[in-house]
Amino acid sequence: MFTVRDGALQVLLVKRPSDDAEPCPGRWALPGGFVDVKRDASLGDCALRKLHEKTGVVTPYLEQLGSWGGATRDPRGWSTTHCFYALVPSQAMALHKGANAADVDWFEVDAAQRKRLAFDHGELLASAVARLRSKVEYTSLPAFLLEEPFTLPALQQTYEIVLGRPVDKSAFRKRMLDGEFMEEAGQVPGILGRPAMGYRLRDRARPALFPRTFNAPG
Amino acid sequence: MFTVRDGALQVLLVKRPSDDAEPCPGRWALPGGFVDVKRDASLGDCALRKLHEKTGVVTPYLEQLGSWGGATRDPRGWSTTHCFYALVPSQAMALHKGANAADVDWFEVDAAQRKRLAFDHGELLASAVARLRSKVEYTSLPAFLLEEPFTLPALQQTYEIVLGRPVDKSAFRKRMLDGEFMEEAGQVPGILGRPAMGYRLRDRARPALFPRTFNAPG
DNA sequence: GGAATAGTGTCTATAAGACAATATCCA
DNA sequence: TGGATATTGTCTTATAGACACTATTCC
Repeated sequence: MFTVRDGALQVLLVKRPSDDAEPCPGRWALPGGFVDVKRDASLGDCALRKLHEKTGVVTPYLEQLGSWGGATRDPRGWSTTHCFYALVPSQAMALHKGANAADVDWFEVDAAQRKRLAFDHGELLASAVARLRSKVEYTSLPAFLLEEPFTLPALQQTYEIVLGRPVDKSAFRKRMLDGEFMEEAGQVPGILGRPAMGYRLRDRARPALFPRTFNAPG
Repeated sequence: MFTVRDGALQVLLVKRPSDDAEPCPGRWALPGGFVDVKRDASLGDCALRKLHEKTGVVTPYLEQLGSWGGATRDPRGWSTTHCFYALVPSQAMALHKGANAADVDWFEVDAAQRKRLAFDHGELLASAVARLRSKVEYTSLPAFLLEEPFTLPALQQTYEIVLGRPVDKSAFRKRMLDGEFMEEAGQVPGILGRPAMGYRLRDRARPALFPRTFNAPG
């Protein structure tokens, strides 16, 4: 689960129980768990349920990343995992923090990648970050990291944070507005300066695809 | 497993045993099977092993498509499947056909999608075709459908078959050569007319990514 | 009016598409 | 030489990037 907070891309980690009977005690891990064949109609449902249990957030943007299987990834034996990633606005999370705040926390992705995570979660996280950064180049994914209505300057800033480089304002606006995946949602007064137009996504389920990547001049 | 034969994109299907004790008897299905925790170090290894058992082909291009899970996809109960797709040159297959030819065959993807496949394989196939067609717009994937060395006209024809539309020759060549993902491999005499330069992929493991899709003028 | 931010316009470089022209093989 | 195909070149056009300019708010 990713968000953008304090000008950085952050990922949610949970601490494994320190019980020595459990694998990887005390390590930070990606939130997850086992399928409940009684309650989960699909793998995506299971992921949504797990996220809801850990964070209280419902129906964020969710995308399947891939699956990993092997004999060595869990000390208990051959196992498979189905990895999803979710994008949430940071405001949504602020409401729900509290219950078990001690063992759930946000980390900047660079810092998280330097930790030794439980199981093969370091590899899963690296893969998720790579997928996200790659898709940001040609999709509207960062819009899922913002509360609606959002402004174009806020969206641009989100792109710049995830991409790690500045983006030209004029070209950015043309690209976003030409895509026609947002609709106007009234003016949003800023804290300073001219108020900006607010926008909302037409389709909250899947991102728009652009015909080119950013910064491919011509 | 996809290939291009007779001017069409084709998919390999296997016939389920007609034994009524088995699920979906007599139906056509995507090749697959169960993980062997003794022999398969990973999910990809398992997929390669299964393909080799069914077709004799080794190490084609393989990419994970996604995973599906649920209570209803297999009559035997809650199950998950890990779906991969492979691209192979049709010549490679011709060598290996024979053993159990009756229950393994190629079908044009459009015809295959009109069949009622076993389990949820219709959905898996549709998803794989969509992924492939989408990635062909901005990657060098079709090169994995050709035997090396291949010529640019042959590659262009492969693109056109998968995309289902013609592509401009000049723009196509510029795009392929600028990508620098191929290297020259000597002249290949054609059956008629001027011989063409042969090329081979620099990296047989992953496709090159283009900064734009086809036919996005400008 | 001035500071700050939002939004627009103009120019240019680049690359894709269209299509004509040339090159090289074989019979 | 002629037919067939491969390869290159030229022209046009669309658009992204650079960057300057205008607009709107609050003090």
